[in-house]
Amino acid sequence: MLRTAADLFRNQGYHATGLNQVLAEGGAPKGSLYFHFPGGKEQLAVEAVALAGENLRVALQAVLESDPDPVAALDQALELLGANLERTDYRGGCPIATVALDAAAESEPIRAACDAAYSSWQRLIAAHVGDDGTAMVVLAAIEGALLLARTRRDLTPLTDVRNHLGALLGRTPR
Amino acid sequence: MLRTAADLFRNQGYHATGLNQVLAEGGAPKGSLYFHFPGGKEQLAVEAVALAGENLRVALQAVLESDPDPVAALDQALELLGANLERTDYRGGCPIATVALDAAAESEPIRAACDAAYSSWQRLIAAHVGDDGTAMVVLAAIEGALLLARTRRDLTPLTDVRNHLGALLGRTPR
DNA sequence: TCGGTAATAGACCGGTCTGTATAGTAAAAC
DNA sequence: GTTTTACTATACAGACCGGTCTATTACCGA
Repeated sequence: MLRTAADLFRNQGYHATGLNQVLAEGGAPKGSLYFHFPGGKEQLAVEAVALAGENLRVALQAVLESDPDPVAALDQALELLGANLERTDYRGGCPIATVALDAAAESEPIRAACDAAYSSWQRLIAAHVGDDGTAMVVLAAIEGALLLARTRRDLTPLTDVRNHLGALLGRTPR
Repeated sequence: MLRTAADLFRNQGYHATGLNQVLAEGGAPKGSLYFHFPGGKEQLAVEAVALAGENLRVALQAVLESDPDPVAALDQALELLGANLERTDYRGGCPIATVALDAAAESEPIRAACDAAYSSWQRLIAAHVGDDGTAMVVLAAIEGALLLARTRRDLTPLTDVRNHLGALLGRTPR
């Protein structure tokens, strides 16, 4: 159920996703939801965000450790994100951003969960590029590229960021 | 009415904003809305996005033209965006992103409106940095920084991007 | 003064939302 | 074998959703 909720939140956002839809898609009745998540929709979102954030963190870590060169590793991560976006008809972007933008303002627990996910990604990137500020910029560029690619329905924002990773990480360009 | 709708969409997103709320805050009855916007909520969102996009484009253009050095000009733009974010209790980020993420998937007209706004910004930036790809990366970094800053409720993502503008635009760093 | 139009005002509709209450079931505990 | 616990299943409640309808007011040229 958490997995289907995370998927739906990612694709449609918090308010656009009804509990009935989560239940129908997950094949569970309503009573079960409120037994396992007495906090209701808010708790469901918090845990779904945490789950999605951890999943992506693990995947990102695997990619980053697969290549000692952070530029090459991040390039590969962006390629994977792009492939996923394409595969889901440009719906599966960042699993956190959608919820962050339309629920974080009204629910402090949800905001904190999104913040925690982003921070864990940033720390991970920082560990490989060596600098917190640079890691933040890289993360911002990735998040922005996902947003733009999703809106444009094409991958050029992601490839553009890939092409500029070197400059971003302080390599002498070209 | 368009202005209040744009504000609410920006702060809360598409689905979280009820028409009743728009009407109450704008002081108009429901009949008027459907007289001026027979397309209903969707049309309202399209026009609100277009309005907000054009407003920001004009503001951005003014800033970019105020300084011949694109790095300095973009730095100033980011400072303004940050000030605005702070002033609105970290609610007033990108006026397009919120709607783009939770309505673009289900409404093609809304998606197209968001796309148009982003494209107009990108073209504007490209005219000052001289390269489409670089402009896209700058825009992505700004959008991502706004998203992260809003979620974290602090301005470091924006300042981090400001500090890396030089590297992003191909200047030899430091 | 008189139509006629532009726009407002708000009641109202079916549907859906989140959340609750209650009934039922399956398996473990004793 | 009965009781307790853990969980499922469904019906239902109240609020609110976007959208439609009719009535009414403001305005304007003739």
